Amino acid sequence: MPDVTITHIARAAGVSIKTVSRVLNRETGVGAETRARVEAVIGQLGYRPNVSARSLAGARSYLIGLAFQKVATAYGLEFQFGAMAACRRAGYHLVVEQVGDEDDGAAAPLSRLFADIRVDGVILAPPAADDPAVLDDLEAAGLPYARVAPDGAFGRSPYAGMDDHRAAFEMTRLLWGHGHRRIAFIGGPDIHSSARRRREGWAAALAALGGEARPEWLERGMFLSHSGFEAADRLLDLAEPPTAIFAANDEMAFGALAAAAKRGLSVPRDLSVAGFDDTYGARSSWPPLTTVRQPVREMAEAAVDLLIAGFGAVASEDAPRAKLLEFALVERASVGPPPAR
Amino acid sequence: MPDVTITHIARAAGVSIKTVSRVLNRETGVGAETRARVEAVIGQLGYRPNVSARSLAGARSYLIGLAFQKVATAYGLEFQFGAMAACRRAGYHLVVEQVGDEDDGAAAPLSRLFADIRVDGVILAPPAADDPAVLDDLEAAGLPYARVAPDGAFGRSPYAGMDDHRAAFEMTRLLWGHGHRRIAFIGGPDIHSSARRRREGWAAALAALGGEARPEWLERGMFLSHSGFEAADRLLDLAEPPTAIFAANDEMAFGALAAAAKRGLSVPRDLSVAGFDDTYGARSSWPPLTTVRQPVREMAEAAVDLLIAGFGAVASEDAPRAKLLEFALVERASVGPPPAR
DNA sequence: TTGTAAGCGTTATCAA
DNA sequence: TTGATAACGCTTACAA
Repeated sequence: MPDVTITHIARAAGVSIKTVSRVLNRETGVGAETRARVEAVIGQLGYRPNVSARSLAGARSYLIGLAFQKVATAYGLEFQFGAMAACRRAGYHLVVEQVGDEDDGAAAPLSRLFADIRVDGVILAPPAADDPAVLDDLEAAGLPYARVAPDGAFGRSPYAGMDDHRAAFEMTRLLWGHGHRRIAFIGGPDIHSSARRRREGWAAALAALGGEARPEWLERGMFLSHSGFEAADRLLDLAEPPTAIFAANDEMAFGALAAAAKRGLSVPRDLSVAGFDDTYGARSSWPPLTTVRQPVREMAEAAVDLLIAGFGAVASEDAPRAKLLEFALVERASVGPPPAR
Repeated sequence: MPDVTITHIARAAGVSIKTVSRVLNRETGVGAETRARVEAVIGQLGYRPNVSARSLAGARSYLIGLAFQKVATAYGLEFQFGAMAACRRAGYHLVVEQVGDEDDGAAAPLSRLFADIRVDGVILAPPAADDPAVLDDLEAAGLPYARVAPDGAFGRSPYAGMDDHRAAFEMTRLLWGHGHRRIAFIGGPDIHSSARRRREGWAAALAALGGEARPEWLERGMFLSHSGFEAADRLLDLAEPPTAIFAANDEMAFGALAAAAKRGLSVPRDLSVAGFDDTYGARSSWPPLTTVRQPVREMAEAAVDLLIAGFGAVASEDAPRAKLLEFALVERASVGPPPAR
């Protein structure tokens, strides 16, 4: 058990270490029988190649970097689980670093953060995925990267995403279909491009359906529930308040739910509320939240897959560059018809 | 910029690579002047030692493993941020793996998951921190580990924790101080030892204060909000329902809040609700949640610090073994006096 | 199809 | 207090 090396395998299989290496790396030019024999011995001895040695000798470290902003939401972990699964499948490991926290030394460029462990590539989540400075830094360092839900510059890297615009469009249409004509939107911070696209989807749907998107029905939140609470509060203070509130993420929708509860409003009887993300809490809020299921985990998996696929490709066009995952409208109890009046 | 190595530093400083290595590793026996010169060159050239080479040649990989169950809560990320910060300070990197998900290859023993990257040690969060099989495996593999909030076996490893029992005791006393005499508790899963200690703290406080802990006032949830919802529902159906509900974590408290809202009960006028953890949502639920602030991030940091400190120690008693962090009672609006009757 | 030999950038051993 | 030089376990030429 203690440290089986490539030499042991070679000896046990009666071949040279180079042949073992070839088998390990799925290189061509190994006899089928030899390959089988080597693989058997590997399995038997439970051999796992030493990543440090591989990384030192070769061009790959089998390490992928994931950088986080210092915001602890369930979304972030969900994202990470997807990335971990994809890494494991491909024999990679995931190294995480925190980025963008000035008072913690984490403000260093990503390329430096990951320099001493020589990761093979980096996965970027929003909002870092849309930060040109981050992309420039990575490219200058020659570090491949893949992005999740980027805003633009789609040609710059492989990416996985979903159609936020269409999802928000569909959710707005669902609200409209229930009979709502005063549909407010609580947007997110501008740096989150997906937040922007969701807002545009809402506006586009209203335009398409012949509804109004009055300026006072558009609020901007911070993707945290208290900002949803405050935004909903302002909305409900309006002379002509909305009958439905569509928040750009679930957390803000929870805030809206709380704002309604504070006023003694019953959801969905007096007010309908819809979210976006389908986080864990969406099942168990009261009432359970109608929302858009975002395939966070799958997007992260796809991004890692694309990144790794790109390693093999000769810096050209033969690797797939993008993958769009399907969202789903999840109808629970927080949306109903508007109050009769 | 591209790949400054120890050789470059040695040449530039006019010393041998071994001397540079000594400076790097803070070994003794280097002239003060020589050391200063080498350090200057290192700073100037922005040199960072190659982790793979270090790991291959030496006994350390400067990698620390963190294993996660597949439950995406904000708690997990908060934990990770603490671990990342401590790692960075000490020049380590954090490698994350998922553990315990059968259908994903993640059921392999931890020592195997981390075998090929040869992490120097592992950080364990509950409930893995209390799983004897996990500890046995790590010890058999000779992998040092530190735990956060372990249940027992305190001598087996360094650990960081808090006094869950006392925290629950204090919260119960706070409820009692508001005048509540029927205080229910929604516990967590038994495998979470902290959940058990919180329940015991509740029971102990009631005993100390001369109150009752009726069996029907003790519910068991799953640390997820829907189980808090259901438990509260049962509690409120009782012939003699509690006037205060204390949940073993915030998520379940949110569920209790929702259950109250469903029945048209106003919190805290008709019912008081307290949580445990002080997660993000606690600030922004309606009403904002009175809860126990658990120093999750600090505990993770302390665990990493203890783990790393242990590396130097000669497998003996000279390294600190435990650190207890302070909790705080956070009073917000979800607790008030019981309804007059 | 297979093998030999030379690194990769560190740390460890031993000598100066 | 310093410095040659040999590992560490693998991959990458280059041969056979």
